[in-house]
Amino acid sequence: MEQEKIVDLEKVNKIKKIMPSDDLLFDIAEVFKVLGDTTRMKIISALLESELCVGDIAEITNSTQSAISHQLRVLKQAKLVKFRKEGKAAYYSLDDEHISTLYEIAKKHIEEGYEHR
Amino acid sequence: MEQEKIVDLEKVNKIKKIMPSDDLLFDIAEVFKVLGDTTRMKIISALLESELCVGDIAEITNSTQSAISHQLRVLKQAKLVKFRKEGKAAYYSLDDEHISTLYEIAKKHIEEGYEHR
DNA sequence: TGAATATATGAACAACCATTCATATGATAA
DNA sequence: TTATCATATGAATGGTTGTTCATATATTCA
Repeated sequence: MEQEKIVDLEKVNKIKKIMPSDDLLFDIAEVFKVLGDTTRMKIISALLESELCVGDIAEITNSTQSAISHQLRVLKQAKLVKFRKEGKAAYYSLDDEHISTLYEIAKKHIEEGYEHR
Repeated sequence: MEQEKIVDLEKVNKIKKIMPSDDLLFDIAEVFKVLGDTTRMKIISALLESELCVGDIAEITNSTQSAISHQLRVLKQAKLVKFRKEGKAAYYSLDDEHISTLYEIAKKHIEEGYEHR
């Protein structure tokens, strides 16, 4: 009647010890969540080319000024972009080099995925 | 009355031409979206250590079998994990080396962010 | 075959989120 | 100061999504 169970308790406990804290994993997921939106990805893609002001980004991404402003706030809070004010304008740019690396690797993952068909 | 506008049309059009297609940007965002959930990030983090079956992952992540199964389907569709069946069990593992690289870079971004305070 | 185990899946519900609209803030030029 | 331009922000809304619960499928063992 009793069947042998598959769960490997030793393996499970070993991995539980190795695993990063829930807090760290939450923060990592948070970064990806912020990158995981088409509008924000368009913004990042544009900022890869040049520093830009809000109006320019709205033009490039075919979005409204308001939508872009809201999304820039999200990107700013996640420390993915920084900005400087100059008169009326606010110029945004990528915060560090990690962002472009993440973008490139994800792009590569997609492109290789298509090859494998 | 008319004020000089800030939008730099030449710059905007140049970037519009350089930018990847909406489809590619959507797919890139999609990868990040899938990585942008704590439960899925825990699964990835566990699979970085070893191939695991569904029950093990549920144990390690303190989630139900059902929740994990649903999330594994999402990860599978995004080609982030692959699996093999062996009797009753289904053993999951990471699909390619890009995933661990993305994970490491995001982790580094977080950790450096904390240093800067 | 029937009981136990492992995984998958569909429906439903609550929580979250991106956009829109209206409006506020702030800077510049006349 | 008044009109215009640039950006930010709060509230409301429609759509998305992760989890739960119940159940289905499939495999193994007695």
